[in-house]
Amino acid sequence: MAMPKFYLTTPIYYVNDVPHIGHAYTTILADVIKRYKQLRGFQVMFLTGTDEHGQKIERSASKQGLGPKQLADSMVKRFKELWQTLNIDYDQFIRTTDEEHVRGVQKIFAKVREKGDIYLGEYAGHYCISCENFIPDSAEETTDGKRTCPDCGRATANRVKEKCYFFRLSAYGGKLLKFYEENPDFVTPRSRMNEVVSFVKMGLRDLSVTRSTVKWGVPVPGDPQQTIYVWFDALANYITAIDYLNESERFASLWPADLHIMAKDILKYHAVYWPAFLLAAGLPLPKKELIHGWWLKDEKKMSKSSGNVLDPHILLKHFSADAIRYFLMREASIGADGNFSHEGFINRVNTDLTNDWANLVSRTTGMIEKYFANSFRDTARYTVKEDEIRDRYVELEKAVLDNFDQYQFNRGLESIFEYVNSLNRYIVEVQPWNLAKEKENEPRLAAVLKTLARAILSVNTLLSPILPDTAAKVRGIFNAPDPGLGWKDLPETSAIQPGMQLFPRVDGKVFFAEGDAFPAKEGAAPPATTPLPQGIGAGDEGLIEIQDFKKVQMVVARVLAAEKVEKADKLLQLKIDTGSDTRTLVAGIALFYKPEDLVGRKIIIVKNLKPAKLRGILSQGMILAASDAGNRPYIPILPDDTPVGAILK
RNA sequence: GGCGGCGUAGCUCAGUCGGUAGAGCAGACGGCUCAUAUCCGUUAUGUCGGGGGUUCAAUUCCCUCCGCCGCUACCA
Repeated sequence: MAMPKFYLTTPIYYVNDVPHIGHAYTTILADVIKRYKQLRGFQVMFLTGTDEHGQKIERSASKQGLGPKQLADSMVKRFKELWQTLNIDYDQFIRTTDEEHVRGVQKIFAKVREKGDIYLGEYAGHYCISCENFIPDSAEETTDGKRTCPDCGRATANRVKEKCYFFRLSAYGGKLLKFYEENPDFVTPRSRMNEVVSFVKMGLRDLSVTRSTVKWGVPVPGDPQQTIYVWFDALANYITAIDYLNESERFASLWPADLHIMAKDILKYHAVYWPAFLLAAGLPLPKKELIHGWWLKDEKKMSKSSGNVLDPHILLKHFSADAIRYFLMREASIGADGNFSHEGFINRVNTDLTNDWANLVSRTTGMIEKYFANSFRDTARYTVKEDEIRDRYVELEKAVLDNFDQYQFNRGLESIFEYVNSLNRYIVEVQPWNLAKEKENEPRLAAVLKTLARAILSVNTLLSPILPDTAAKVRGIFNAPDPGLGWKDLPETSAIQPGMQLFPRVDGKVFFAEGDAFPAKEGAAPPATTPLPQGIGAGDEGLIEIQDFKKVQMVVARVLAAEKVEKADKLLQLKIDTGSDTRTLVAGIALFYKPEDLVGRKIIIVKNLKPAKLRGILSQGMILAASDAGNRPYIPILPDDTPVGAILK
């Protein structure tokens, strides 16, 4: 019988960023799943790779005096090196600059266009280079005639009016909803599935899928002025990697993918856009998408700006790949954000891996060495205790496979370590060192040690997807090459090769003394406590420093004009004079204030609030108003002689 | 504002299809010596977020409030 296939993917990583712990987590998760599926008898195809197109890459490359491909090459090298260090056994590494990928993207694009679901349209408005996104023209302008991107707050490029191709996403809402309904487990965990459904239920708008301003990318077939937009390009990797171009036997046997793995921030692209693209191209949809959370650093989101991004290389200076893999799989449950702290990391690894697991192996082999000179004969004086060890292993295996099948590695590992602890308890109960004192107890001693060896080897298999290096070492120690599941047997006479340290203890003091836990502050002493959120100290009831207050620029402004926002009951659009400029803001006060109540009045606004788009209108600032329990606003109106632009402090 | 989730021991979390709760870590005490100062045992603390309701009985069901998180919006 042929082995069933299992095609699994990570996202392709954007080469604008060096590999960090988030990339590592997704990829380790995929690798663990691969190894687990192999254990269950699947023929696995594991795909990862890099996303290399887009204006951002073009720009950061030229900043460094490189071509975009050169930049990508150097980043690819770093990703591949890290994957090797972390023992990632991927089968294929795709790059969006690969020839087969480029041609494959063009093929699916052309196919959908022929079908009529990609059409040529026109876009007029602004463009945010950073987000590579169009900014609606309704956005009010900044001082120099540009717009502020509502997503990132950066100024846009100059106004553009360009042709581009649109994907008829609006036509797929119903089909997607039907698919979700028939496949409620398409997105795991369920809460993410619900988010997707509600997003689609609110209605989908057609999606622009090309850019004429971007040159570094896949050209539209027959229209080389246009470049296929990054997401259409990137998502297609899952099919181009397996020869969608020729729709060969390989493609037929692997597609649809069994599992796409990703972090929660790119859920929408994978669970809405990607299935829609595939439906349009007449291809089957992937079977499942597994969404994981983010790793927070000391409760805070990691970001380049806060300088707390965790570099896996620093951990690798002190810890083995297996230790890192174990921690990530043990500490986070799929779906929830995990919290990374160095204290927690050291603690978990030392406790579980060094004290419990490695020490169990070490004391068992130590006794075999000491009492039997490394080789003992099974003289079979077993008791009910040994039967229990075996029976409980059988139960454990069943439970763990159940957890792992649902990708709940944290749960499975928890049960495994309960069992490991019970083996340590067993040793204390039977006291082998006392048995060793009487020659007549030797058969009994042999039975105990052999049972331990069998239990260790059996558990070792369950751990092997997470700890591949260690698992191989343990098999080597007991001369037991078989990596399969089930209660392991050993030959009647077995020899071991002791003396191997599986997990050296890492001393927290040494680790912190080297400053590696805090790469952002090279050489600085670690803070005694967890850093507090900026500006707010614990126990001082949310008091702020005067510097914090000064961050908020409040000024007196005069209302020049006011009107109701169309199709919005609660919104008024105001044109105001802030003393230094004229700007638009939108306020949710229409139920209580009429436009004519406000025109000419002096009010207080927050001037430096990040602009936001409300009902398509960019609101640059905020009116200060009191608000009662029913959220009724009360706007302070200043005396008529208050100077416009006066600062409140 | 809407939808969803969460709030349980100092920390991380499990659990109860309703009968006043648990595991690991950290702490305290004790035991063993095969083992990487490891292992094993005993052990403290919880108004199970607040309030109300249903019930003989609620931490578990219902309502409401507070706080946090996610998605989203006519919050800004």
